[in-house]
Amino acid sequence: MTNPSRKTYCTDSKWIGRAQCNNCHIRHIMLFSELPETAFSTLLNPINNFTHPSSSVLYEAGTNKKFIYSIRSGVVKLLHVAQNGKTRIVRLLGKGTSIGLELLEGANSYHHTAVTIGEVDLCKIPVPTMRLLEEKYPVLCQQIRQQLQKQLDLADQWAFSLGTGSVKQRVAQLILILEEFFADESGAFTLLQREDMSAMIAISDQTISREVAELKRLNLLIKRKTRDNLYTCNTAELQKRAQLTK
Amino acid sequence: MTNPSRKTYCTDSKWIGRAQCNNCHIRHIMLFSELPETAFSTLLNPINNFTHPSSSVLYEAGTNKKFIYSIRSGVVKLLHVAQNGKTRIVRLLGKGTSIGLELLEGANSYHHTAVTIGEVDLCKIPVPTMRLLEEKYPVLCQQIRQQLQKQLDLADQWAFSLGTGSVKQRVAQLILILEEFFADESGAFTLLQREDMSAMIAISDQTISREVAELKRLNLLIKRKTRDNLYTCNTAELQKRAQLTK
DNA sequence: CGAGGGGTTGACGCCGATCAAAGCTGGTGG
DNA sequence: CCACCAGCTTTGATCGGCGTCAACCCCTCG
Repeated sequence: MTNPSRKTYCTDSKWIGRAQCNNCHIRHIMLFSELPETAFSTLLNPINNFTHPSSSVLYEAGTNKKFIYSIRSGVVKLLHVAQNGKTRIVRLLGKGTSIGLELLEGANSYHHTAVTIGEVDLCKIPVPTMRLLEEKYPVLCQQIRQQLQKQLDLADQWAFSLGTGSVKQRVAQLILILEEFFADESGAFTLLQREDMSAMIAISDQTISREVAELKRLNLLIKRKTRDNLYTCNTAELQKRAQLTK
Repeated sequence: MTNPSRKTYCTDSKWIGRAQCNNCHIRHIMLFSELPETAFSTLLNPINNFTHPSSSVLYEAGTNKKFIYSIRSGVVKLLHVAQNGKTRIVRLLGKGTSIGLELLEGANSYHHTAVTIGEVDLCKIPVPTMRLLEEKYPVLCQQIRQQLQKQLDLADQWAFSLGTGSVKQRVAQLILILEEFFADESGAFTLLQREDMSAMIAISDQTISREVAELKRLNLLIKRKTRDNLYTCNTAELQKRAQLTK
């Protein structure tokens, strides 16, 4: 039985302001990319823009708030929480993805718990606003569809790559995924907490620790000279390691 | 290395006829449920209706056919096939679900391999036809969205319930899922081949065999008197078994 | 009757979970 | 400025679950 209240989640978000969707400089990758600039002038319910510090809970599974979130920067983890307290990270989502979309499909509560990893900048869109926009601009439906298709693809990929094979293979896959999500321009990224990593591939955190140590020893994970916890990895070798038959 | 050509898939489908969507007696649960009856009178590319025997390959991952399929009855398994030949069953899909939707989202090939389990009755819809209908009837987009959301929910549920915990738990979950998908009016269903079951939860087929034997011994899986391979299960007890902390 | 494919069962060995203890780091208060 | 503490990480030792190999059974089909 894992202790459910081990972490204290910090939830104080900072209000940046009312979102200016028509001037949003990253709109081309966002949910509203196909909407005309005039679409946002007459909204009754405002779309607001927030930054959240690390480990903020955006929403919890089963609760009944009425907001969709669109991620402008940072990474959010989606958690499945079972009755017995065990939790698993279902997927990671980054810039340009929308979460909470299940509310649009008749679900009356969120399907997962969403928690930030690192600072996250996002827009909070009331469901009624979505419905209004949808009605006026049918093209929005296509955007939502794309979001869902992408998440479905991601879910399938994870289920396979993190759910199959030995610990060696799965941890290799995990590192590759982290690189993809978190690498900066120079290709460096920080590892997640062991607990988060083990929640992604369903193995114990001690085993993760051992395997990560092994990867360092093999020089497949290389610590940066500078003292922050930045790593680079040998992508090609990790891919091989992830796909050994044995 | 599993032998890739161990099974000979039978692919001879039987053409039932040109689909009569406006008269389809199960249209209310199908992709086209919200379209007017007149929608289908002017289609250039026909929608055809087929039945496929068990183990027919509808399409293979990476190939480039241009059809969406809508399942009228029966069950289809979606396979992920890795480079090293290992395959896993990503999900099962039944009556009323549409597959191959990724083609609508700019994908130029299927993401999975689709194979029938038992006889399957389905409609084969050309992608251009979908595009035409979509253009005329924006409500169709909502239907597609619902399909995707449902499949996403399913994917998440499977990833969790079949990817977490001991063999005891996972096999229990598996049986519950099989019951859900295959049970007839009386609640009886046939087990899949051991190989398919192991492809769903990534354990060896011998272990599956042992665990199934154990469940029979415990009377959680009960063989029907009649000689076909029909089983019923003790749903409540299986659910308990699936969620033990240990 | 023999061959072949699936299913079952047994024996064995290793991988990874678990328990336990000790190192590390950052934050807090004296 | 240092002592202390809490949470995270690492590492060791042990044990059991599950993969693997192998033999055998059963059923179907030629």
